[in-house]
Amino acid sequence: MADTLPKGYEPKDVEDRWRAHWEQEKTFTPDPSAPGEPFSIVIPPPNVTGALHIGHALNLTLIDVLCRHARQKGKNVLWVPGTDHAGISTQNVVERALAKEGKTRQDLGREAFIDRVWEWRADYGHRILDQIKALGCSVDWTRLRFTMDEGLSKAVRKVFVQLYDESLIYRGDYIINWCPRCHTALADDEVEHEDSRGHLWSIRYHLEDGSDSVVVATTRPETIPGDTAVCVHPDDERYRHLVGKTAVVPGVGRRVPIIADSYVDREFGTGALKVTPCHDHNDWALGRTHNLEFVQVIDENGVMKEAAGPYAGLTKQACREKIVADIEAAGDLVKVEELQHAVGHCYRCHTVVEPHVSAQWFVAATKLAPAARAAVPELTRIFPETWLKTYYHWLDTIRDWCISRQIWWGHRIPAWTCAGCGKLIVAVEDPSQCPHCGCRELRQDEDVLDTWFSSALWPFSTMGWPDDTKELARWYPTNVLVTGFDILFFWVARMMMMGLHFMGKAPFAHVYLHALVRDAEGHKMSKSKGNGIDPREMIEKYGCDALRFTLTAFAAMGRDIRLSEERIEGYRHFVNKVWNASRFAMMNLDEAAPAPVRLDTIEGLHHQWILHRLEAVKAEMDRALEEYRFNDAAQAGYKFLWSEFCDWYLELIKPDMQAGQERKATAQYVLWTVLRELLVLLHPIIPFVTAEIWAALPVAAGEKATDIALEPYPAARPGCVRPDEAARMELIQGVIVAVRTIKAELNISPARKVHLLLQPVDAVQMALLEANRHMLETLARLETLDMQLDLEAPKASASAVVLGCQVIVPLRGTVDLAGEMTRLDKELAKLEKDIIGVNKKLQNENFVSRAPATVVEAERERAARLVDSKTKLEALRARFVEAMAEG
RNA sequence: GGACAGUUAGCUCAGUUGGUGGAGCAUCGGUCUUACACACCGAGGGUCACAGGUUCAAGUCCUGUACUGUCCACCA
Repeated sequence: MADTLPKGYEPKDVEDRWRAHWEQEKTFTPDPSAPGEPFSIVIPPPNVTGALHIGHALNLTLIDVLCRHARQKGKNVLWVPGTDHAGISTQNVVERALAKEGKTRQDLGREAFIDRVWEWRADYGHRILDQIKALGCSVDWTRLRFTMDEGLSKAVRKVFVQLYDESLIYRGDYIINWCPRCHTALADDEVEHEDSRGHLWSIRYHLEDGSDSVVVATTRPETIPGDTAVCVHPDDERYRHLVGKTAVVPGVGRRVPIIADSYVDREFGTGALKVTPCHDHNDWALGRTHNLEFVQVIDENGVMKEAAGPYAGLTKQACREKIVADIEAAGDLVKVEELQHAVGHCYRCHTVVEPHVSAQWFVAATKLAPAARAAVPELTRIFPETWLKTYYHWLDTIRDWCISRQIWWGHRIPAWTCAGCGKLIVAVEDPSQCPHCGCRELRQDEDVLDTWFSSALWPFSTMGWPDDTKELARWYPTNVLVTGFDILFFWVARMMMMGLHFMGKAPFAHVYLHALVRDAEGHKMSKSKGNGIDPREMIEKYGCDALRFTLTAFAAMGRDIRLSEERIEGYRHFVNKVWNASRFAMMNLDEAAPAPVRLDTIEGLHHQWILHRLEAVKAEMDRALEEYRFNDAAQAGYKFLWSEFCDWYLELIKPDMQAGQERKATAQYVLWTVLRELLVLLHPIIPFVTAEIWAALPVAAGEKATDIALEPYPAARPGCVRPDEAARMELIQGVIVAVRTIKAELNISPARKVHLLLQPVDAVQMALLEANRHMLETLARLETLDMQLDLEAPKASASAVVLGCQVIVPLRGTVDLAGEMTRLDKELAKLEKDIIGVNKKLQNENFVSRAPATVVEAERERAARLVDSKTKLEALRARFVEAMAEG
């Protein structure tokens, strides 16, 4: 007996050992000059503040499956790990910590605050990395990256300066989304729109000369002091006469023009619109086209500015109340309605964002987008393809990307203003003096870059760009990017733009967008809802492999995953099953590996069958993974191991093992071979349990024990593909199941051995059954087995027909005769129904003449089989009825 | 308003090119059969959302409807 394994699989200890082993041995650190087709993936860098959540677990598991599989296929695999500095999030976390000490970042000052963030990162930044390790990810830890690393920061500066020089980065006044709490600008897609209930106020604006008036509708009366026009649709008969006249803004008395623009929706509200260019995105655009005055009345803290006249100093909320009251008092409040409308919120802190005009830096995304669009699908394919249109649409309607943020933690913008000449200097290295006037007094821009700016460079910055590295030469572009569709725009599209612009190549050949993990009710998991499943807890409870298998098995393309703890618990059973099947194998193997047996000419139907099935599963899992059908790969492995290898094959070789000698030796070799290959197939999904078993299995003479992580994908064995032999197993299995069913339904104890009579259809079938009688005897638990082509069966028998073979179990003593009668009738009714169905088809002239000949032939055969079964069963039933009459 | 997905057994989901509707869990009955009770054996359970159409044949292809969900854009 070879090494024994503990009775149940205990993941904790096993996982810890293998994690340490792989890290110490640098198993997943590739050599750029090693042979093999390159294969690379960059990790979607988790926030350094983050804790591993179930979405990461899914993402990392799928990537790991791909990487381990690629390694098995002989590829030179690089998986780069790393974290993202997550500007706003991290700053918020550290500010909260400071608040507990009663301090603000302003108290510390910029430099001390940033030092403080680095300290925080040193203390807590490894947490998320440890959690990645817990998942068993085969990343190269020697190439760990962080977006604020020196190298990556250099890449950021280089990109910024080059884009600036190419006029693809510019600075300008623009209306942006301002988070009054985070005190920073947000990019368009960092704003989340949510429906909320508000009001729509209809307010009368009088003409300057008092001759007429116009009623406008607004949801934000506090912006009235910033109005610089009233706008109507040019074709609107109601207002045509007013266009070109001058209206008076209530409260502040400003004289503003009434303009016409087809942007206005005549159906909405009153069909007349007040225009506040500084506090609304659309009004901003109107202001530009119509050369309106730009008056800012709300400051960055949400307080009314000087320009708001009588309302200056009020908060915007207080201003709203006061201005509405004033207008009402003046008799100009025409109507107040309830209105459901979307309001923008900060995606980090959920504060309502305020459109705000300020000087910001922008990337001319409109100029970079066309290349990113054109690259798909020629250079980069997106899986599943349903995201194609979304990707195109986003790029087609893209606006320039606001990249400056008014926070401290991040890549500071490499731009300086000269105190002497006032010119702007943009440079990779910090300048010591102004290149224009020589002045030494330079002031660096206070802002930092949007976190996604550095993330956009990730595929090449992590490989050492802008230096000319071996990594870049070998592994750029990457093979596939695996990520959630929720960051298709934030991240994927921007990496496409930057990769194409700076590397001249799309950063990945494939993009696989996986699903979102939801709870059992289909809701998005979130901390605030408290419905999240904590992967760390699941690993602790059920083992990492169980979690990984669950996620893989549910990762069907383009579909969200509804996860619950029960499912993970369920798949733990599978991991345990792998373990126990291996224990069984080990109990039946010797210390040394079994002596090789030629497999393509092997005797024994069960061996031929399992080897044939193994070939099929090898091909199937490989193809499924190549096509990102993770669930199919997992399902194929699951089914083969459990329903075929364990339920049938292991049971069938038990007698072989007892028989000893050559029969045993053959069974040992096939068992050893199939199990080893199966472990390799499953390893990408469940690395720990397979590694542990692999290490305990005997090794072929002259070979050294190896790490399963380095084992190649099992080669195809074409000689073992034997569909005919495999099909013959169906007869054996069918007869066994028939006997088991008879026992179960007639309440005969499964342990009770019965006599079995078989009447095969012909000599060939009889020979097959005869040759495999030991399988029938063992698995059907038979006392005796007799078979004859012409059989006189006892009248009191339970019976069934399997592939034409009559299966007869003589009933003795106190058996449930009525039960057998019910059983037969039910079976006959089913046959009858099927026969009617087939005959209907065959009697259809159109079917016979138009369907392919093979299909028609198959139907005829099926009909014949059904009729044959029915005839035989009816005869058996007739005898049974006689027996009952006699009995 | 635009785009995309989903609707199949009590639950969660598979269903590849149209050709006899599957799995896991759950349920019911029976078993300690020398790896596994985290197991084994067996059983029940479905007008494939609805309505049309194409076809000899539709869960599968086409059109429409209903419901659910997601994303984008927002009309002040």
